[in-house]
Parts: sequence; C-alpha cells; structure tokens
Amino acid sequence: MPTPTAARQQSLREQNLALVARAVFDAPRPPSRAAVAHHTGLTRATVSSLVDLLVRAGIVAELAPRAPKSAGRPAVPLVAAPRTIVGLGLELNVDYVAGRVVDLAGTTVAEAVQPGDFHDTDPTAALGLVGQLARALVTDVEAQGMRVAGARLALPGLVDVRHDRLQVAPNLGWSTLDPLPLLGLPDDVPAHVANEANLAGLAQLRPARTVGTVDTVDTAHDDAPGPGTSSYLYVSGDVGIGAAIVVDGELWLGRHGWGGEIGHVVVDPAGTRCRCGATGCLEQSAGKAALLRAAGLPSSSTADDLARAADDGDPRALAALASAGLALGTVLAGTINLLDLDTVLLGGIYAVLADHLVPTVRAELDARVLASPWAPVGVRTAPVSDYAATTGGAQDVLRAVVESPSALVEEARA
Amino acid sequence: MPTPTAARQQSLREQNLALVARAVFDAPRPPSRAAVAHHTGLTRATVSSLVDLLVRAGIVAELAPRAPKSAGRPAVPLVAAPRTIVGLGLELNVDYVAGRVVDLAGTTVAEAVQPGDFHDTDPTAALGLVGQLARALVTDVEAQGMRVAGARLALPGLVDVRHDRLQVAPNLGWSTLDPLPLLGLPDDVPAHVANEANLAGLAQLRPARTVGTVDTVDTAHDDAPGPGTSSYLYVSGDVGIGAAIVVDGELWLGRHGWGGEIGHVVVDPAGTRCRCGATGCLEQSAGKAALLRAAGLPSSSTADDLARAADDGDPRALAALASAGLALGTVLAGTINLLDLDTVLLGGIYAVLADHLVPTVRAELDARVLASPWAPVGVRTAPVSDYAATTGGAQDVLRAVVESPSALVEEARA
DNA sequence: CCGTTTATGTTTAACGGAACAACTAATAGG
DNA sequence: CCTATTAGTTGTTCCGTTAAACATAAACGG
Repeated sequence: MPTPTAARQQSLREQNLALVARAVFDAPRPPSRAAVAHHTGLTRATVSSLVDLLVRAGIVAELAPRAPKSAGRPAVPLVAAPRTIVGLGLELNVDYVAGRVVDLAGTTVAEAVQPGDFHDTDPTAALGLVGQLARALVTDVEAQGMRVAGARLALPGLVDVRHDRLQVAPNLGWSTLDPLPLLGLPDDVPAHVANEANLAGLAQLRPARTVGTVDTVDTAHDDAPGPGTSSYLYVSGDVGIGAAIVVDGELWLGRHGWGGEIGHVVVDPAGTRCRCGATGCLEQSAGKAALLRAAGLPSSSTADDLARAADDGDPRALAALASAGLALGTVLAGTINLLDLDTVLLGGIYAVLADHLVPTVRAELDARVLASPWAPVGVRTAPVSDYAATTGGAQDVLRAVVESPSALVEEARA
Repeated sequence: MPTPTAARQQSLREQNLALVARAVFDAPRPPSRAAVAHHTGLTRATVSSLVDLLVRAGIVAELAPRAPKSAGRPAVPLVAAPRTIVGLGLELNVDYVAGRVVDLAGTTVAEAVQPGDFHDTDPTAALGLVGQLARALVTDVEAQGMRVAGARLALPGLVDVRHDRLQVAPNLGWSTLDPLPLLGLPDDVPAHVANEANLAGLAQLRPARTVGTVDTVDTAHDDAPGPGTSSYLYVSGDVGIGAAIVVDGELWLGRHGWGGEIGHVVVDPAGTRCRCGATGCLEQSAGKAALLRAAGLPSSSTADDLARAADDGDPRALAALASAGLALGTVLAGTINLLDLDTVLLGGIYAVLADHLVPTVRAELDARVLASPWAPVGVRTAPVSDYAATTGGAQDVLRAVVESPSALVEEARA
C-alpha cells in the first residue's frame, strides 16, 4: 500500500535512486551508467549523479573496467555493493534456531544454526538464545566493517506485522507475545517479526547467486523463477503448512500479516479435528504428521525417510503421498481460482517429496483450475530450501534499503 | 503494480493532482483549499495552483461560500464536479443488458436496462444490443454537455483484462471472443472488459450518495463500508458465484484478471460434477440452481421466492439455505485464511437471502478462520445491489480519471 | 464604528532536481 | 594520425514545490 502523501522534489530523488538501484541489482550482468540510463529512461547525466550518491552510500560499487571489445570509451561496470550493507534474517522454529547475514549482492556472509527442541519451552529462554546468536553474528560482521541495516525474526505462527506481535504458534505452544524486546538486539538494528513461510517464500524471489563467505563465480540456478515470474504461490510443508503469496515481487500480507495460512483451508469438512479447533484442515491431510502416520512410519521420521520408502515402492508410503498430493492439489486449485497466479513453488518437506507429489498436484490443478486451458499453472520445486526464512528475512531488510535509499544516502553525505 | 519508471518533475504534478482530487472526493464534507492543504501536507499555495487546474479540467467544482460561523475569511467549499466528466458502465448478463452513467460526484445521471434471455444466443447480436443501448446513453449525456471518459463492459465469465478478451462464459455459452469491436462505441470513449463480479465488488467501495437525475440531499447508507474498510471480499451469488477481492480500494485482478473465481473452489471433492468439468465446486452447493433444487422450487423461481418460502418456515427451503450457508462459509473461511481480509460483503441473491445465510456463514467463519479470535470477520449485506456491475464499471472509469488527471488537465489548458 | 484578530487564499522569490546540450574521455578501426 | 563511436561530466534551463509576505473577508471587542 503506497501511502498517498505529498510528493516533493525529494520524492523524485527517492524514487529515482530506487529505480537506479533496482536497475543495477536486477541486471543480468553489471551494467554501465549509460546502460542504466537507457534502461530507466533517465538521462545519462541524472544517472551519473544518482549512481555517485549510491556509491558513496555503499549501495552500489564500481568494478574495474572490462577489456573493451567494441569501439568507444570503455564502460565502468556497476554492481550491488558487496559486504557493505547487510540484512540479518533470524528464525526460531520447532527444532532449531538460525541466523543468516546476507549482503546486497545476495551473498551469505555469515550464518549460524543451533538445533534444539523448542516445543512447549519458555519463550524468554528460546528467544534469548536467538538474541545471543544474532548478537554474535552482528558483532562478527560489524568487525569486518559491514553495517547491519535491520533484522527480521521469522516465527512459525500467526504474526501481527503491524505490532510485531506473535498471536499464536501452535507448534511451539506459544501465544500472545512481543518477541523483539527479548532478543536484546542493538538499538541501531531495526527489527521486525514475520511469518516463517512468508519470509521463506520471499527468499525464492532471488535465489542466492553465491553462497559461502568467499566470492565465487555466479552459479545461476536452473530451476530458479527467472525474472518475469516474480508472482507465485510458495507452499511450505512441515509440521504445519504455510504459504506465501508473492505478487510482482511483493509479499501479500493482508490486513494484519496473517495471510497465507493455507494449512487451515478446509479439504474435507467432515475430516479429523485439527489443533486449530476446526475440522478437516489441509494440515490434517498433508501435514508432516499426517503423512508419516498414513505411511506407517514413526512420527520421528524425516521427509527423507518417507521419500526413500516411496522410492523403494512401499505401497503405504505411495498411498500416503497420493492422498496428500490430492488434498494439496485441491486446495491449491481453489487458491489459484481465487488469485489467478500462474506458478506454485513447493518448499519444505514438499521439496523433498516433489517427485512423488508433483504429478498428482499438477493433475488436480489442470482439472480444477477454471483458467488452466488458457494458462496452465506451473508447479515446481522451490529453489531455496535450507533455512529459507532466514534468507528471506535478510532479503526483506535489503529490499527496504533499496526501496528507500535516501536515508543511507543522506547519512553518507553528512 | 506501480510501473517503475523514471520520475520527472511532471510526475510530481500528476501525483499531487491525484492526491488533491482524492482529498476533495473522499472528504466527509466539501473541504476548503486550506483544509485540503492541511490534510495532504502540501502548502496552501501548491493546493491553490492544483485546484485551479482541476477546476479548469472539470474534475473539481467550487460551491458558493457558506455563511461563515467563525472568524476569518470564509472558505470556498470544493466538491467533485457534478455532470462534467462521467463514466459509462455496461453489463451483459444472462437475463438482461444494462448501462449506467455516473458522474464524479457518484450520481447516476442516466441509465437503461433491457431484459432478455441471452443464454446460448449469438454474441454479435447480444453485444450489438449493448452497443445500441450504450450509444444512446452516450449521445444523451453528451447532449447535456457531459464528457464520457470511458466505458467498462462487465461480462459473467473469465475475462482477460490484458487483452480485453472473453475466454469463456459458461452461463452464456460463449467462448473466446473479442467483445469490444462488436459494441461500436465512439473512438473517443476508451473501453475495457472486466468480470461482472469484480466490477460489482468495486461498486461497494463508494455506495452512491445520490440516485436519480436530480441532485438531492445526501442519503448516506448505514450499512455502507465506511472509510477504513476499503478492503473486503465481495461475494455475488447468482447462476454462478463470483467474487471480488478489494484491497485498499483496489481490485485484485491476478495475472490475467481471472481472480475471484470463488464459485469453482472445491467444497467436496466427491461432490457432483460442475459445468467447468471438475467436481464439488461451490457453485454446485450454493449456486442459484442448486439452492432452488434443494429447496424443491422450480428452476424458474427467484431468490425472493426462496426467501419467502424460508420466511414461511418451509423446511426444505430452510435446509437448502443451511446447507448452502455451510458450504459458502467453509469456502469463505479458507479464503480469509489465505488473504487475511476482515470483511465479507454478500451480494446478488445472497443479499436477498442474507437473513437466512448470515448466521451460518458467520458461525463457520468463527470456527474455521485461524485468526478470528483476534480479529473477527465481519459479514454484511452488500450496500449496492441492483446492476451493481454497471455502477462499478462507471466508477472504475472515474477512478482512472482521478488517479491520473493530467491528461484531462493538459487538454483543458490547450 | 473602527481597529484587532483570525483564517483563507494569492503572489513572489528561492531552491531542488531532472532535462538538455555541449563537452571531454577513451577506445577501435582504418 | 584521423575519424567514428560510446561513456561519462559540466553548465544551463526549465519546472514544480516551499516559504514567507501579502491581500481578503469575515467575527470580535471596545
């Protein structure tokens, strides 16, 4: 929701700074100032002036000129500045806490994971642990001269993004909680809370090009949603089932940030009772627990165990996956009928089980989506999977930086 | 999606013109230039200059100064200009064609309805009839000195808004069709096609204050969604079931404009076969035909007949409504879980049957919406009902005018 | 009755930012 | 070495907003 407010000269700067930054960030290869000018419609003069500001603010960096291949003055390639401004993504989930620091180039510059079992534990202790991990990451990267522009804490539950409050997290057994103060983050790191599946969905937008602490050659992901498909539905299966609705690169949050609770969409009104109090929720048909139970596996098994059983031809495993795929496909079809999205990305345990689920899901979508004859819905495995919410959280911080660079630009000028 | 483009000085004008126009249009009472300045954050000088342009373009009008009650120079009240720029909403439905002309003040200045049965008729003839009706309306209001800024044609089917094409309209028996050329509208009236339920949903945003061709005293609707609830889900029941997802006053269209097809969301995968080819669609549980059949009424009956039967205590009618309400509530709950909206408006036959449906729907929402303990979902009757899509279409035209007034402003200056 | 107060609306100069055009820079190719 | 070509910079102009002074029109209060 673009807050309708008075547009001043400064707004032009703001908007054009963001425009230029996006042009540099989204270009397939490092563009010159002239290329940016051509792409944005701004004049070369204006672009030069804006790029200078972005460079001084540490948002954009110049590369050494490439050996020129054609006539004319060689261009100065521009890239997203590496290791200057970074975002911090944090995640507290049922069986681990994790943090990841990502820079503007999309590189993970630091990360930390700590396994645990946080079901029914004390929120103060668990969030204190996240805070400890986060502070360690912050001091680490700040010692390397980077600046942490903000933090996002991903939680598996209903999160009121307006007030940064957790309403309820059934899988943690928590409710009504203000998590941020418990983290003890430095005051100059503005933090927000978000839903885990939402942030994980956001991470799919720009699959990291380089991973690790050393810059390496770009390894473009093949099955990454390329530019143009910046609208999709990301579905993440685990204990619960969450989703992210991403439209034109922006997350759908709804009025409070409670959007995407696909796990509690009804499959069968007469179905089994769900922890949420209702009956026949998707979670009861295609959640991890339901899957393992139907496959006859112990509840401590992993999605990999189930995948192996299915690969080995275990009939119960295959039946469980067929049934879950049907339920998932039914709900996805309804969602697509409502929202007219053209791509579904499967994440979490569904990414692991994709081989067995995708055919069923795809068939169900083809049969039930009214518009599928004219625009078939694509079903793919999500390109980013491990601790995706931390990546998404960090990227969300950086997105905010790129969308309104003037704060940093102003600061750099002083 | 705000197309990211270079911001020039002119963009400031554009944006601030729209800002001022909205401020005038949305104010509870005619505001002065100073009030607009205060509300928008612009200076009085800038507002004056912008208002002058809007007045000259025929978008805003000055009223005679009210007798002042307090000290200071009396204010000049500003209002949306009546009877200058108007929008034309057209609708072709199964049993009628209709057209409505609405001005910027929200007043219907001309309308025409012609009953008929267009099921399985020739599209060329039916659309020709709409065109005839439309041209008559245009010449009528143009003779009165008004200017038709554009037209919207509402159709009950899948409409590709990008290409103004009708993909399929099951209830009309039509498919793959470019309707606009068949209307024969004047070239200076830019027209677009849209889904009927989508436009009807848009009409709920600003219930018309005055109806008829003579300006009368404002009759504010009590159950109108006041300002602040410009986000809601509108559901329209008829032969088919359509919906409009309205967020912050804007319609959710999806990638192609096929959003809101709630009628084909699955209620019961094992249910009866639907015309769309799938099974157990909501339309088969809560559509008009299903309702009448379950109530034991002839298929030619109206919603009013059913309402009367229920009022009289007819057990079959009551059972039919209970069952439909359950199905509707289930699907709405899933929708709210996905989208986190806080209001549902019932339109079409559901408005007529509201007394019998609302309790069931509300109970289902309370039980199945995960977030309902923290933000109960409101269920209300849609304030605009008769030929709502024509009103919504006309308003959509005018919305476009207000959002980018510079075209008209430029023209007025020449 | 007339100055004072108060609020509305208009005029003026100044400022900030983008466009435009002319310029310099750096290279390939003949 | 000269020309064509492309990249980036510099100074000017134009445009829209702001800020502040000014004009206008009423109520208020002696």
